[in-house]
Amino acid sequence: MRPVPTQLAAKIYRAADLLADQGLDDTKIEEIAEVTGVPKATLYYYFAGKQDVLVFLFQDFLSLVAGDVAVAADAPVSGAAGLRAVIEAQLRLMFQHPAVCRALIGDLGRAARLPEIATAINGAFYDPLERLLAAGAADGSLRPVEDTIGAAATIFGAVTLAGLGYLVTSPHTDPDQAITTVQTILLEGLTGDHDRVNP
Amino acid sequence: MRPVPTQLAAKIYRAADLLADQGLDDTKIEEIAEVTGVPKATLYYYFAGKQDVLVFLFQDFLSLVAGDVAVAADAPVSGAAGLRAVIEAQLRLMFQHPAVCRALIGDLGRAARLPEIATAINGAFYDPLERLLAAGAADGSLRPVEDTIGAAATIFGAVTLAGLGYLVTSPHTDPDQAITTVQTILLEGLTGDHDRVNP
DNA sequence: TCAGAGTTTGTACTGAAAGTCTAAACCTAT
DNA sequence: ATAGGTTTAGACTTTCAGTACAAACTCTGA
Repeated sequence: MRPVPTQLAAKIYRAADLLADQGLDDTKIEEIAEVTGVPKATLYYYFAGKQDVLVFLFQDFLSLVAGDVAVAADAPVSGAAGLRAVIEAQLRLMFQHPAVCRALIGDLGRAARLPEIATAINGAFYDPLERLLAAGAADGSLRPVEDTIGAAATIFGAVTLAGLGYLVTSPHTDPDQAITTVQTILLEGLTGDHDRVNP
Repeated sequence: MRPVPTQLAAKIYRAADLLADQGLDDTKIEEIAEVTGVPKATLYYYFAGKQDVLVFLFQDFLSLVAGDVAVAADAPVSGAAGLRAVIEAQLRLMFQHPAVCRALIGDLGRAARLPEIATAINGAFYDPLERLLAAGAADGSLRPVEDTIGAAATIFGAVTLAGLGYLVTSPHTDPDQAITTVQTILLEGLTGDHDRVNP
């Protein structure tokens, strides 16, 4: 993949909805050329192939996520507060970039098979989560978990598929409501404070 | 798709590992014919195409899940206990059928785009989860949630991607440990009882 | 202004693989 | 035994990803 000029990048984003709706394999490279306005020959000048177009979109989005998540995770607050902030950051970005995000999750299997993307997902999500779990256990704000990897996967799955659910079934949901739902379940649990409500 | 005879079904399962490792698009129908021992012409006699083979595997697995989950969800216990049982049932089935399950999640995007599969996932997971959340709120064992759909997606995502994580990164994990991790996070939350541990 | 390097694009081509078609062989039950 | 479904080989068509290449265009530095 050659370095992608800004103007071209902007055009490539026009393919995100198409890719999200159809998936990569059901999308012809000619269709991508058509909706983006970038001729096929030009696409092949910059990208190694159809899949490389998707990789570009993913990397772009994941670098955003990595940035926001890192800020949230490394703020000088308790582990629990950091975890809340990470959940919020990820969900807000999902609501801001619904198409790329749907495409990413739609081809999650393929993404996981691409080393560049797998690494980017680890860096953007898993590593910060594991750090936060350790920090929270140390400062007493989070329950200590032995199985950090399993816990990180659980959190990632909860946030990601919840976000996806909102994006595909009710894209106009208030992000704040989504954030509250996921934060409450993951932090306080589903059995949490029912006594207060139902004494 | 014609009704698939038992003996043929058994052979088709031999393709699950291949499909899980490579994804559907990187798997040639000739490869499927080779590993299953079923000639290409026969595959096309029973299935409408490559994708239909995957649909068959998914439907078969999801009907197992639907069965076990329904039993767990409809047992005469509290909503919270039912929720624990559903989480356990899903994770146990995932550990029992790792290949189909990896294939399913690897092509989750495609699966979600196939109406038959989307319906099957709703029936197997979402509907029972929503019933349980309502039951738990009624019997006081679960926190009442307004956003049931969001909550169900959160639970589904947590269980599914946690399970996937175990299957791909450490397939020999003790299922009991995986179950405990996910149940604890979802039911008691990550801030749960740290006071007991860290008074 | 020119030369050269890099970029952009149209068009034609190649090759791989999905899926179709057909006819022959083969069960299996009445 | 024969009719109706099943199984299979193999040849064929079609669709697309990806390649090749040449012409045109843009920009930069001398």
